[in-house]
Amino acid sequence: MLSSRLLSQLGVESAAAMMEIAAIGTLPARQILFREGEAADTLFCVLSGYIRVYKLDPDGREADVELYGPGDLIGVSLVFDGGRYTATAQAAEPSTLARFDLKRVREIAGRRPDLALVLMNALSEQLASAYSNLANDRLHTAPQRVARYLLDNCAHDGKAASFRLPYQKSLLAGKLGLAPEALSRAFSMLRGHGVNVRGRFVQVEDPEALRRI
Amino acid sequence: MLSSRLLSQLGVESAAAMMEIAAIGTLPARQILFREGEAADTLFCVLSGYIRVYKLDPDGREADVELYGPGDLIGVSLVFDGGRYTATAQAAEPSTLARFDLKRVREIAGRRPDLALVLMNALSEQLASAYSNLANDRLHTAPQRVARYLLDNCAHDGKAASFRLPYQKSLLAGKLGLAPEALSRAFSMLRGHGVNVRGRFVQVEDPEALRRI
DNA sequence: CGTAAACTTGATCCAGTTCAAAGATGGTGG
DNA sequence: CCACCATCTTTGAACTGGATCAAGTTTACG
Repeated sequence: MLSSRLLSQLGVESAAAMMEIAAIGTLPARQILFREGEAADTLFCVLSGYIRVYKLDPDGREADVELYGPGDLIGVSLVFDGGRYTATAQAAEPSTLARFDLKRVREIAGRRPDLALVLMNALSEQLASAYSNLANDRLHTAPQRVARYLLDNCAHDGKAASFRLPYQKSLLAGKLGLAPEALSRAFSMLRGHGVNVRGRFVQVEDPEALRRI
Repeated sequence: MLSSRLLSQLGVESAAAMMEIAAIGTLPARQILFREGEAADTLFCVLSGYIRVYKLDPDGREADVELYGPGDLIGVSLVFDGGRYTATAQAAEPSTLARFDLKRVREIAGRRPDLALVLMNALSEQLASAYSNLANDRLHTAPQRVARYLLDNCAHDGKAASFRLPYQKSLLAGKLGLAPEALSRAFSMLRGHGVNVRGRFVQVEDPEALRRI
């Protein structure tokens, strides 16, 4: 089963209990999962694709707050803190995900500490990620943020590396808190530091040099 | 006892267990509690004063990530996600706080769901707060962020209100992701919209007008 | 009261947004 | 398999919000 990150950390019984209440479904690109302010009744687990979670300002501009990919849980903070969704979620591309009724999850987690633990871990990671995004925004320039993203995503010994971006550049821009144009310019400035980009394919010639930017 | 927010939500037994392992202490202003990267062994609860949690960039600039006040728990995400502190914490003014050994907290939380629940709630709130800060930074100008802060802190019917800032302006600036100069300029621009500031004392003449900024 | 720290104000500078338009990509049906 | 079209991306130019640096000014507190 695909929601491995969730289920693999659970004992068989808890995993079974969760499987029992899971509803698997697919979403076309741009489909909205929920909107900020709506009553929260579902916990999601991304199986494939990417879900963008963002906030709106009064005149409709959007700011991405987190980008969830395969294995990620969306809405964990609502399991116990109930109430309403605090942001809007939208499929960034065709995606599949598992839905769990929040009330039932609450009930199972109350009985089974291993589930509560998995949820706490997910929440902790999300908090750490939010904090680094915040600090990143405030401390680093666009090329620095992009460099850091590239380093995190070839996470290596220091040898040259290459990989495919897992999603569109405009999505990456949003995740990094940039307008697409700014991301584009950042890439072209990094070209002078051993970064080659063709479509979604990225080559990093010298990770050490990137780290020094 | 002062750590009310923590203890009041616990059953007597859990509260007693936590009291038993608590160590109360005071900190002078500017004292460091822990640094990013250090092994995490303590959970903190602020009893009085304010603790600034921030990240550093390579050349020493700081970005505040959260400001914790009376009743707040610091380090909850480490209870289960163990490991190391992911940011640095410093007393922003003379403060008192309770320290709890993380291993022991882990052990108690494993036994007592009510403690686990309190921790999850704290974590959820912190995540929601981090997300709004992130979106706020990305969507709003300095005067807008300040206006929002003022509204949140007189949270009222729409009548004129006044209150005392709970800490120095430079701290507030950091919390809002601004340089102190930018906060100062924001205040003086808000003067034209019914906001009067003298020292730490703030008057908001027309909350409705602020909301429209 | 006097001194150190906090705050304000002014001037300059720069990163990143916005708007506009050209250029690349990739998925689709013929 | 190729051509086509919508969508995404890049590039350019102008603008702007906020950072930074440098003085002054006020505040708090011993």
